[in-house]
Amino acid sequence: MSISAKYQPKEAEDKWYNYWMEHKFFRSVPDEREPYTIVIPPPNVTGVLHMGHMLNNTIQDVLIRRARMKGKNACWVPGTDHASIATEAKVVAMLKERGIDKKEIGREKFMEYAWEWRNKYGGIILEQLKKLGASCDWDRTRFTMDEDLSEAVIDTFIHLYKKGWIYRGIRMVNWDPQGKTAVSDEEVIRKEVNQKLYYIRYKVFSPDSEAQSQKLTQDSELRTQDYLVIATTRPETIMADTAVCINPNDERYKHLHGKKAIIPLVNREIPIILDEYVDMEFGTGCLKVTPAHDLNDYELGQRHQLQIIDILNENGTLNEKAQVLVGEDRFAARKKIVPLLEEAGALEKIEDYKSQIGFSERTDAVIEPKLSMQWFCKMDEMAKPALDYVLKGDIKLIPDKFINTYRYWMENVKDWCISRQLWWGQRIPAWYLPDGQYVIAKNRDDAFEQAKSLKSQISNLKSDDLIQEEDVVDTWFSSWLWPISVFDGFKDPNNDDINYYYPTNDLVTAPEILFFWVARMIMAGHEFRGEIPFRNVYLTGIVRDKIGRKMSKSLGNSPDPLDLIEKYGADGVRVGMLFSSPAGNDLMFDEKHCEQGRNFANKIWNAFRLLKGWKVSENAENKNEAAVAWFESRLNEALTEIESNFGQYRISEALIATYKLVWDDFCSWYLEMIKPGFEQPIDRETYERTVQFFTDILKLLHPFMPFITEELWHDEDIFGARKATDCCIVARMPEIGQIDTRLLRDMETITDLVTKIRDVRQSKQISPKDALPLSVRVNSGVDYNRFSAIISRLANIEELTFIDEKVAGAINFLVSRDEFFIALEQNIDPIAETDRLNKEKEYLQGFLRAVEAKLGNERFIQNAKPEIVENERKKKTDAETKLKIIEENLAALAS
RNA sequence: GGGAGCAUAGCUCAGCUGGUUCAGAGCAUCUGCCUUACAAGCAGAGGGUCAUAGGUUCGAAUCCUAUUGCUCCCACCA
Repeated sequence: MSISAKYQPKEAEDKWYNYWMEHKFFRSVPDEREPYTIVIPPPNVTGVLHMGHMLNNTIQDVLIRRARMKGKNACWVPGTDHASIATEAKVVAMLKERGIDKKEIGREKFMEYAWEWRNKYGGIILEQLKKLGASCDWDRTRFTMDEDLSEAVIDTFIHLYKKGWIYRGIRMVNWDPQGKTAVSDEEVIRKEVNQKLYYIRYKVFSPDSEAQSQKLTQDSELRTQDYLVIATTRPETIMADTAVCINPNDERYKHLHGKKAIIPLVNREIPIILDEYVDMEFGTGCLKVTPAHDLNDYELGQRHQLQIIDILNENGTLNEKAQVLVGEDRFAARKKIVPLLEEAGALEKIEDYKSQIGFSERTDAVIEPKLSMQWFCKMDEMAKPALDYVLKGDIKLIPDKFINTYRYWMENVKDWCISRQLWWGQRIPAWYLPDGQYVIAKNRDDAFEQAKSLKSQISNLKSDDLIQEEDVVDTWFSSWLWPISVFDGFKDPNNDDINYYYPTNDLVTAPEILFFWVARMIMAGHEFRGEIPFRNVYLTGIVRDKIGRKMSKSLGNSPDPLDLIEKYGADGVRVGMLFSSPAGNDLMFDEKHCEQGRNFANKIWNAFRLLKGWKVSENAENKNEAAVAWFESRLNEALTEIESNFGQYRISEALIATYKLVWDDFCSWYLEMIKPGFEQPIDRETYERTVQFFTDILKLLHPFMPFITEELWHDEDIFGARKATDCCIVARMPEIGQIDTRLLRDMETITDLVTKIRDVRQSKQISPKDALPLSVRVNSGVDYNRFSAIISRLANIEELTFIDEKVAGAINFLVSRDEFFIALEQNIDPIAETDRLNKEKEYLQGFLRAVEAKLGNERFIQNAKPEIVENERKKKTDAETKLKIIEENLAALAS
């Protein structure tokens, strides 16, 4: 019965994933083994799997599977993040489609819909991860809005409030007019945008002369000193101006000192103030000051006690304070105000201009600086220990180039705006009394108790009089607790899980959330458990397309990961993702890599088919001792290399080393060496050793390619019947054994020789089927007898003879320092041969000159390490021997 | 504006403490093969002034300086 010549991933994937689940191989409970823990960076509950997740989770799964196979108690905790803004936006949109308005139905009803939505669509991404082979402990799946995780959020809020690290205040915040909420500085993405710079005239008058001002405003013919020109990118905000500011040192505007200006369209008088903040070089040197809609202007306003006029609604439309264009969106207003200004003769010119604009990370809306009452968390005290952990190396960032960025951020940390004007999330535990005082409490009863003890003016305060804060906390205020909260470390700080699994080992995430999330987890770890949350942070790169663009939905350049899995198999895609993704470097994704991964799976499959087809004979002679001994050493050498790569988190290099071991050394060389002839049996010893090698290879491959390895692991012809729980996923990684370096080196000479003979065949057009005679004059210490069977097999040599004299007229070449001769019936071309030898001679002479120059240099002899000098001497004798041989050959040709 | 990183074969990248195997891998290209595990394969070959210019050193792809060109992060110039 024949089996398919190609590996069919689909059935194997479903079969073995279910099998692993049934036998609870992903399940982890504390025991006496050493734990190895990863908590997943919880993807948005609204999310679908994209290439970034693929990379990130493949790496985590490789680490987890390898740890499991190293005998550790591997625990990978999965889950999702409630993602306030993104989810609320989706639910609002869904309701809108059904004709339901969020405000009308109210908070409670809205939350019902939102939960309904999340129960229905949330967590699709976790199902997708299973297709990839992710070996998460699904029994531990958590959601950042689970009851106990939410409780942890409230408790930590209260804790920090009691410490005085949480406060409430009116500040200029980043307002997202689409999400209608404040967002933190970190959630604002700056992008360069083509804009216009509008130059607008403001009439000027002296406040002491009321009459003159009257006259001016009525005068149609304006002279330049009668007005000033400001430059702005936001003409729609002029109605909110409360001053014009000039630099006191600006000679051009000395005449404006002490005067007032009049805003066009609304004709409101504003003072002209002096402040060195104004850059004389930029624009006109006159700055319109709009304290309500610009952070700098706000600060300037504070300094000069300016009035604040807020002309924008929460959704970014103009309110009645604007007086003109009321109800228009800020961008529409910007366009529409232009003709109005023109009409009023106030528009001088418009120029193209490029500048940085802030966009909301979650909704991509243009951020509006807005004054509002928000809750803040003080960061400076928490930042210090969090910085120290990284600087001292208690927590390692991989690659470590991120330490600088981390340090910079931690040293310049600003207070964290933690309130969000949303409903989907943990509601801030602040309770307001009718007089505006508030208390922070876990529930209404506690709040009421506290409220009663306040020196409140309110008599007969009833519990129902308390009104809870409408805002929820920032999503990151729950995810910063993730490594602790998934193990119930808040409710029950001494439970077995948290004591066993915490601190976790590795965190695998993207550099862009180093501050959002990683830094804050470190702070939370220190603050709430006095300990780091993880030891290593592996930072992945961004997945880009072939031409270097970031993969994104809007560009449509991102393949659907599930399609890729369908096409190349999960193992193939995993290998494809890891082929070129060193830590911290962006990954230029090319589907070709997945194809290569698929081909690799197929190669393994076919090596297995070869083994499976062999008949073992007890009588067959074992001619493969050298090959077996060599591969054993080679395997151990590769194991060492792979071990070291993993130790340094060079995961793609570990994969490449494994790939080469399997494809080149095992398949191309080893199997070809020992492969019996057609219909010939193989001896038992070679067979058994080979099966052992194959077993070790399956283990080595398993973290990268879990499905195919598990599939082959269970083949009864090769491995016999296995117990239900005897699976590759829980097999022990092979231990590193002895390496015979001499043998490895000799075999390299042998493979060189074989390649050389094959090259001769190719260039002389000799069929591989024709056996050739080979003679050797040995000058090195290589024991060719030991390898003669291998040489014969791989290069199709009929006989290897050892000689002391040259063979005249034969093709000859050097491998190492040994001379080989192939006597052919066809004669060699003496001219071409002389030519070839002369070229080689020239090269060797040059080489020898360089080596001799080095050895003749006393400072080299003195300064270089002895083994380097020794090596140079060896190079010299080698080259001399070769030269001598070549000269002999040339002489022979000439005669 | 400040900081970090990168520049090696046509493409994607290794090259770790300066010195064997130092100029390497995969893909792509070319040549020959459907050879009883595999054409998703086998065998072989070609391909590079290590961005540029200096410097340190007995010795530099590797260390230093400058230049050029990209990339990323941070920053409130309207």
